[in-house]
Amino acid sequence: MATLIKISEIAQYEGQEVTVRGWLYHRTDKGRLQFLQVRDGTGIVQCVAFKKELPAEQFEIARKLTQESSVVISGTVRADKRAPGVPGKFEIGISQLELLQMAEEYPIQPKEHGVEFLMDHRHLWVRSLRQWAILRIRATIIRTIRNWLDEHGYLLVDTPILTPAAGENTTTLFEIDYFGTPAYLAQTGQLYNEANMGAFGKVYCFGPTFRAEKSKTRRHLMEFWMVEPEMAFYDLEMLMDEEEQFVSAIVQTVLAQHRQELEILERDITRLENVKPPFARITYDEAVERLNALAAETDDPERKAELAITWGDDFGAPHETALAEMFDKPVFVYHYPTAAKAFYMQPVEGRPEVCRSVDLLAPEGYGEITGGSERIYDPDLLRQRIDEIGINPENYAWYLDLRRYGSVPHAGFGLGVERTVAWVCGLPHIRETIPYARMLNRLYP
RNA sequence: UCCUCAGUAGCUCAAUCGGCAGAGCAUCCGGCUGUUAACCGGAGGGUUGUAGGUUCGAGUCCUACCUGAGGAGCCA
Repeated sequence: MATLIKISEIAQYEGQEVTVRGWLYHRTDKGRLQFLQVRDGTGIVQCVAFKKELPAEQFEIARKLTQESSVVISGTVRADKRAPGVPGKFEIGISQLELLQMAEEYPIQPKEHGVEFLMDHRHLWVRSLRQWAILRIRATIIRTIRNWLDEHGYLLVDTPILTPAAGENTTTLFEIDYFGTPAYLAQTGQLYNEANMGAFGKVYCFGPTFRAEKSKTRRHLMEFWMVEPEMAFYDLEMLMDEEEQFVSAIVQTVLAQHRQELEILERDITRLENVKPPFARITYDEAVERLNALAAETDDPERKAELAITWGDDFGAPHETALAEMFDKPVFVYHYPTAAKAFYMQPVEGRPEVCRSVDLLAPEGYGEITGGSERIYDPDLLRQRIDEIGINPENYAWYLDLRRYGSVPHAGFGLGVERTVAWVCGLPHIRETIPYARMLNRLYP
C-alpha cells in the first residue's frame, strides 16, 4: 500500500510508492504521454501518465482530465531536473489514477486576467499559485505577530467588535441596529486596550476592524485586520524601540520561512534583508522641512505641488512615499501636530501644538504601516480634550474612569496586517493580501 | 465625493476615415513518449455595458445612466 504524502515533502520519498490527493492544476497532452500537474495545498507535483503503464480506462481519464478536477494518484517518486512544480525537481510516475470529480470548465486560466474578473472569482482565485504564496505569507505574518507578542510579555485580551460609540471619529463607522439602539462596528480596540492595560500591564488585541470610508485606493479596505499592543509605563522612545524590534521580527521570519513563496512572487528580497533595528527617527517638523526642500529642488511644477506641505497638514500618499524613499528601511516620523491626531494623544511638554505620536512609514511606497502614541493620563487634560473635540463625554465615562483609578503613563500602537503583507510580498494592491477583500462596491464573494 | 481612462466571444484583446465583428487562449474532435501558459490540423462559440439620438449605414459619432480600473482626499 502506497504512503499518503504531502507534496511539500516529496523529496523525502524518492524511489518510493506514494499517494497524493488533490486537484489538477495544469495538464500537457503529448498523446500517449500525459503530464499532470497536481496540487494538494502544500505544493504542486508533476505526475506522468504513460499509456502502456496504466489500465486503458485510467489512461482515458488522464487524457480527459479538466483543470481543477479532483483526483487520487499513486505512483513512484523519481528525481527529474525537468519536473516543474513547487518544490519541483521530483515527479510521480503514475501507477494508479482515481477520479473523484471531473470539474466543469474552469474559468481561471493560467494567463492574464482582468482585476474585476479575478475578484468576482475570488473563491476560485485563491487556488492560484500567486495567491497561495501570498496567503501563506499572511498566515506566517499573523503567527509571528502572536508569537512575538506572547514571548515579550504581552497578554492577548480581546476587545469587542460591536461597540456603542466611536473610537476616533464618527464619520467613518458602519452603523448597525442593536435591538433598537445604534451600534457600530469597531474601528479600533484601543480604548478597551487601555482598560485591559490597567489590568495586565502589557496587552494586545488582534482582529478585524471596520471603516466606512469611501476610500478607493491601493491601500484601503473596509474590513482589515489590525494588531494593537498597549503598554503601561511606556514612553514614546520605548514605543519606537519596541516597534522596530517587532516589525523586524515579522520581516525576518518571513525571509527565513518563505524563500519559495517570495520567489514565486518575484519579490526583490534585498530590501527586506535590510529591515533590522535601528530604524531612522525624524520629527514631523524635520519631515516637513525635508519635503519642502525636496519640492524646492524639483523643476516639475506638478511634482512640486505634490510635495510641498504646510506645517500642520497631515501627509498624503505622495508625501509618505517621498519621505520613505529617503531611507533604506522603515522610518519613524514622530511629534505630529496635535490637531491632526486623535484626542487622547499626549501633548509635548511646553509645546502643546504637537503630540507624542509616531507613525512608521514602510519603504517602497507602502506608506504608513503602524500608528501609535503616548496616551494622555491626566484626567483633567483628557476631559478638556474631549470637550474641545466636541464629543459627548457620557459615551466616554468608562474611559475617563481609567484615569481616576491609578492612572499611569502608557503608550500603544496599531499595525495594519494587510499593508504589512502587501509590503513584504511587494504587491501593487492590498486586495490580494486578504482572502476576501471588502472594498468600496465589493461585498462578493 | 472629485479627476482621468476603459467596457466587443467563457478569458485577454484587435477591428484603419462611420462601410461584411476578427485573433489567441479556453472548450470539443484528431495527431504526437518529455511537456513547462507545449506544438500541429479541424469545429462550435457574438443582444459590441444599458437606454436614447445623429446617419443610407454606428463597435466606431452625440447625450444620459450603469459597471470597473488608475489617481486624489481620508486613513492602517
